[in-house]
Amino acid sequence: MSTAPEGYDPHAFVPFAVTVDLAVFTVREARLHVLLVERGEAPYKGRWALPGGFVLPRESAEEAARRELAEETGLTKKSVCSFHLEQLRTYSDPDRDPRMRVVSVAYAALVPDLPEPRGGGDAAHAQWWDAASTGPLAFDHDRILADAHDRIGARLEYSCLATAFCPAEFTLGELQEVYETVWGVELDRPNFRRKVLTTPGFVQAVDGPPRRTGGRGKPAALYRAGTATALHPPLLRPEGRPEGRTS
Amino acid sequence: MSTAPEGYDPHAFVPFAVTVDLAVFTVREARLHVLLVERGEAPYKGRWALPGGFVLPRESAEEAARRELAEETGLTKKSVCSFHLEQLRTYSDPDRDPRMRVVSVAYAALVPDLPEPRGGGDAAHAQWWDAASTGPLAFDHDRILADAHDRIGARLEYSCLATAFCPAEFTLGELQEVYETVWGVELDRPNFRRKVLTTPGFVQAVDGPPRRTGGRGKPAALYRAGTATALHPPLLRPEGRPEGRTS
DNA sequence: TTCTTTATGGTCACTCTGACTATAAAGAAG
DNA sequence: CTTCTTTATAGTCAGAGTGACCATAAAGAA
Repeated sequence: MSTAPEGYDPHAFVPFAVTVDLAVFTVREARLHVLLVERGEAPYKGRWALPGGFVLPRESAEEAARRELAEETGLTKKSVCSFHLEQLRTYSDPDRDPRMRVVSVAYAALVPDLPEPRGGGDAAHAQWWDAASTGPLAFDHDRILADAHDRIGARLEYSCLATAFCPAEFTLGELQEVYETVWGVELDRPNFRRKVLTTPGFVQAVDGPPRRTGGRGKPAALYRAGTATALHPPLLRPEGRPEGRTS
Repeated sequence: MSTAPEGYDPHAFVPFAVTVDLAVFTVREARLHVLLVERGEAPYKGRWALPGGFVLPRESAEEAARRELAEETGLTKKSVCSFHLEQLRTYSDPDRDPRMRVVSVAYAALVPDLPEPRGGGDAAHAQWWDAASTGPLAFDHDRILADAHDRIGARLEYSCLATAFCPAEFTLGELQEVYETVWGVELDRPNFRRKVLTTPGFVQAVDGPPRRTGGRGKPAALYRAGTATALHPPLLRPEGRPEGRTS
């Protein structure tokens, strides 16, 4: 803002509605899933859309996003605080909402595999979708979703937040599955292991010799998320290109 | 936005003002400079601030940013089109502007060394400042400026856009100076050279054997910006940490 | 000339990575 | 109770990339 037009008459500007849109991701059954809600009214009635809503008069966009996240997932605000929430970018095309001028701040949230959303309020029809096969969404949400997917893919390269998709204790195999799912590639298991374990603070072994059962083969050691947030040097995706699309 | 509160009464929401703020960077005399404007009115009268202004009813935030950029630099819109403009993030603290609710979309612009700004309109008091020694700025612009600096520092690692700070033709020494200035470190000249030249599409040699004079030593070959946008593998900063601050 | 400065070319050891092999420990199949 | 299959884990090895150097070239300055 800053250099406002002289005078600063509150009527000198056209009022905008400001909203937040959330791309809530989780990894479930080796597929990237995103939380969508079905629209019950025009425009785009019956279409699926990213959850979101208006920013209230006395809250910031991030507060609004976390409030919406709690509402849509049906979890308490406290438990939602631990989820990774990241501002993506703001979408402001004048015609992105046919009703009026709406500027939307998009966020990406990374959550572990949760029970089916028991939405209160708006989220009556909230549901997890395979992020790769969402039909055409309402508004410009296809674009937002694609941008969000790109962003978290890039974030996995340089940060440790793949653990945000995992439960409190996880195996390295589960962590690797996060990478493979988000990137859509297969990684070499010993190499992935070496990279994670030699990065200080990425994960920390759970003290005792507890091991996870359930699957077929040898039980795996359990780890917790470490304290590091950045990954140096990065864990680059195979195959040349940096992102899917260069925005 | 999507799931609007039922009914969608245009009065159901509090109107927000939406603005853009620009952190316009250039490298001048081996220092990172940022374009600031002096505020002529309350609040923060007499303080320096990032240039910016309201998003108009029929333009997107990016269009508003590029319009402001042209106004503040005094250049034509056409020439401003070649500048790298990148959305940073949106600042939405309810109290960031004491007058009213203002949500601001921040952009970073990277421009080559320009003549002193001949601002038209708002930019009557526009001036380049050493980005490291700006006094306290108006509003939350200190934070925005710091975020912007962090971001472009990180961008130099993974992208080729350091050339955005250079004129059309430049020497590798000048390109290296961009990195050293933004990062605040010294780089080894032969190693930097090797990295740039072995990255396909980063720079392309100017055909003939033209060389730049002016300085002391051996004349340097001239290059143009290449077509590549991403840098693979990245050119990581020396000294552990990825960014100055982990936002 | 000689010195200083900058550009450029090259070496070498070290790190990191990708590809790969081998072993261990579980359940499943016979 | 073997044997097979599956997954976890340990280790090897060559090549790419990088940081730290040293050497030479070409200009102006002394």
